This record gives sequence, structure tokens and C-alpha cells, in this order.
Amino acid sequence: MSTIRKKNEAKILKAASQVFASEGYAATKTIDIAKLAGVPKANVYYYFGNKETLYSAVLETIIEPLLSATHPIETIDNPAIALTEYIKTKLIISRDYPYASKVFANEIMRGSPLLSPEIRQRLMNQSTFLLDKFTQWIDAGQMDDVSPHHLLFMIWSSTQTYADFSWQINAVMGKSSLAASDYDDAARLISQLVLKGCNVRSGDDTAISTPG
Amino acid sequence: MSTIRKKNEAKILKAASQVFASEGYAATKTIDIAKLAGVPKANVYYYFGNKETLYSAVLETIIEPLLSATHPIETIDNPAIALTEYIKTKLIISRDYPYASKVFANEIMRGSPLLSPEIRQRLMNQSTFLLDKFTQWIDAGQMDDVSPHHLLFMIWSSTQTYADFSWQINAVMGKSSLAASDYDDAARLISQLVLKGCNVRSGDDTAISTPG
DNA sequence: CAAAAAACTGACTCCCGGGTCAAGTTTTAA
DNA sequence: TTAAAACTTGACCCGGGAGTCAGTTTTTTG
Repeated sequence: MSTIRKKNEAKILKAASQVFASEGYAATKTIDIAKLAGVPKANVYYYFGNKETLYSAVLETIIEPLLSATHPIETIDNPAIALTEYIKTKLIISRDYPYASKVFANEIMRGSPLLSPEIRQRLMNQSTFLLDKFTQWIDAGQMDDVSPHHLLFMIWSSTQTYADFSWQINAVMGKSSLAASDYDDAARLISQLVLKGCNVRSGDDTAISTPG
Repeated sequence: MSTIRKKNEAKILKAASQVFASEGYAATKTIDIAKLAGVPKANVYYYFGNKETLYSAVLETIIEPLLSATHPIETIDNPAIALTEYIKTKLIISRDYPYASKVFANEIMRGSPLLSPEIRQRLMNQSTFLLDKFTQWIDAGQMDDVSPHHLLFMIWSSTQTYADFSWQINAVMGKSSLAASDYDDAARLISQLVLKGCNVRSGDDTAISTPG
């Protein structure tokens, strides 16, 4: 692939992620992507063929970070640390890929009509893996007997929300954008809720019973 | 307002909420709303004037439930009960108004370009009220010193997700739709995380310190 | 019962946006 | 050096969907 192509594809892809994120797939006009990228509309078609292919390309960019987010859960034995790191990682994705994150969320909301079956399958495998892990921890007495499914949904939603609802979050926070420390605060709060809420034991601690 | 008008508006509004929820505003064709409602397209325009007005009407339907969701927080002194009831109420909205909830979420994600300033303001006031209440509880030593903002985002996102990401949730749960008991499970999990996670004292309990 | 008001509807217009194309220019390879 | 391959671009086409309208039927009202 020529460097010219590489450079232009990157430029268009970046613009596309922003426009798709702010307008949604259907409301996005390819001319607007072209303008933002600083190229004529015909170039967008020269490089990506059509709107749907370009959209899929934007979706692809978030898949790899998303799939590797489970790394802490796969490699760290201590459930408290594993969960904390997983939550951190998910928040970093929301922070560092705000546009693609939002595009991806929108795609999932619509029932992922344009997501390839392979990626769909890999994401399903990932969620199965997470549920299994949670179940193991529960069975091993390393955390309370909570619903693994709902715990997973809580972690996903409360981390994803910082990308999806950034407008609302900025408004409520009274800022035009969040600082790194805000993401730290979020990570701390969510981890605390999960760890204390499920009474997750750090490593080889004995069980801690909460009064009440 | 004639009963004919009332009946037809309701029919069209219901169909509209479903189509807007599944397709998004831009991708929605008024002809599809008309077909689903069982009326000719011209009737949709006869009753609602244009697509945007119809969309706003759908949005309006969720505002009243949304604004009254804070009722438990306003009327119940005990923070543990108030929070539990608030979470329950938010989940019931996701369950009972799945389409309008989704439409509303989408609107917020886009920066609420079509939401009236009055409603915007009322929602902002509501979030200020919630933040103040959380702060009061913290200051009164009724819960740990957590970030009220992030706690609020966690409650909003983890309850809203059951409407917004119903496709994904159904897929991960391995069901075609959730049962009432699933919403109960969700409510239990989320409440537990919030109450234990923030060490919320029920009523006149003395403070409970968590070991570690 | 008359006539006015409300409701209904098929057929139409018009514009916008996705996608194409042909005629260029620039870059690469031999 | 040259010709083929890659890239660029303005102008165009075409379908689809928002919105209109005029003529009709149904309902209401006095």
C-alpha cells in the first residue's frame, strides 16, 4: 500500500469517525466527511468505495482495543486487581477513542446490523469468557454470589457511558470536557462499588463479612 | 380534541416510538411509521405536521416519567431506601417504555439538538437536585465520601442500559426478552453495589467501617 | 336535514445525497 | 524517457423520501 493511500485513508477515517459519532450512520453525509478531511467527495469513494464500507472501517478500529480489554481478567489471578484493571482499561478506551466508541455503541444499540458475523462471534466469546470468570470467582468464594450477567452489564454501561453520553456528562459536570483526573475519579468510584459491593477478596484474604 | 384525533394520534405515536427507536431519527421513513400504524402516510402529516414534530411528541412521552423518577429521593429520608427505590423506578422506566427510553437516550447522545430548552432546563435542575442530595448524605455521614457526579452517572447508565442495549443484553442473557425477574435481579445487584459500595447507612445506624 | 368542519387519501413535486465517470495530473517502475 | 499505474476532481445522474394538495368522504353541529 502506497504511503499516499495510507495517509489519505487515515485522514478520511479520522474524519469519518467524528462525523459518524456525532450524526449517526444514516444522518451522515459523505460530503461532510470529505469536507472535514479536506478532500473532494469523490476521493472518499475512490478510497473506500461506499459509505457502508467506510463505516465498517471505522467500526474495525475499535474492535482490537475492545477485544484486548479483557487482558487483565485473563492474566491476573487476584480478582480485585483484575477487576480494577479491567474497569480502568474500559474507561481508557472511552477516553482515548471517544468517536469510535460512540459509533460502536450506536451499532450495538441498533442490533449491530452492519457488524460482521466474525466480530460478533468474537465479542460473544469474550462475554462468555467474562461470565465464566466471574462465576469461578464466586464459586471459589472470592466474591459474593451476585448475578454475573448483571455485574457485567453494570461494568460495561458505567464505563461506556463516558463516551456515549459525553455531552450530558460534560453538562452535569459543568465542563466542556473531562480531565484525566475525572477519568481517574470515575475509575475509583466504579471499582469501589464493584469491589466493596460484591465483597471481592483481594488475593489470599479470608472472607470478610459485612455487618447488617 | 375529538376522540377520532385522540385515537389516531395515539396509534401513530406508538408506531413512531418503535420505528424511531429501532432506526434512529434520520433513518426513519415516515411511510414506515404510517404502515406500522396502519394509516396512509398523508395522515401522519395531517396529525403531526412533519417528521420533527412527531419525533418531539415521542420524546415528550418519556419526560414526565423521567422527571417523576426522583420522587423517592425527594420524599424518603432514609438514603438506603431512597436510593433503592430510585434505582427500581429507573429500571421500571427502561422496562415499561423501552422504545421512548431508547429514543430519548439517542437524543441525549447527539447532544439533544431537538430537545426543547425548557425540558433541558428541567432535566438539568433534576440532576442538580440529585447531586445536592447525595452531597447532603455524605456531609451527614450517611454514606462514604464518594464522588456524587460519578455515582449519579453509574446509576443512570446501569439502569438505562437495559433499554438502550436490549439487543446486546438479550444476546448475552441468551433470551429473546427479559422477564420481570431479570429486572428484579438487576435492581438487586445495582442497589447492592451502590449501598455496600458507598457504605450507605440505613436510617439511624451508626457508621460501619469496612476492614481493609 | 343542511352545511360546515374534520378526517381521509392517492397522486404528485421537489430536493438532497449516494454514487459514477471521464478527463485530467502525479507518481512509480523499467 | 516513457508508459502504465495510481491518484485527483468537477460535473453529473438517479432514486428515494419529506412534504403538499385537491378532491372526496365522514362526522359534527345548529
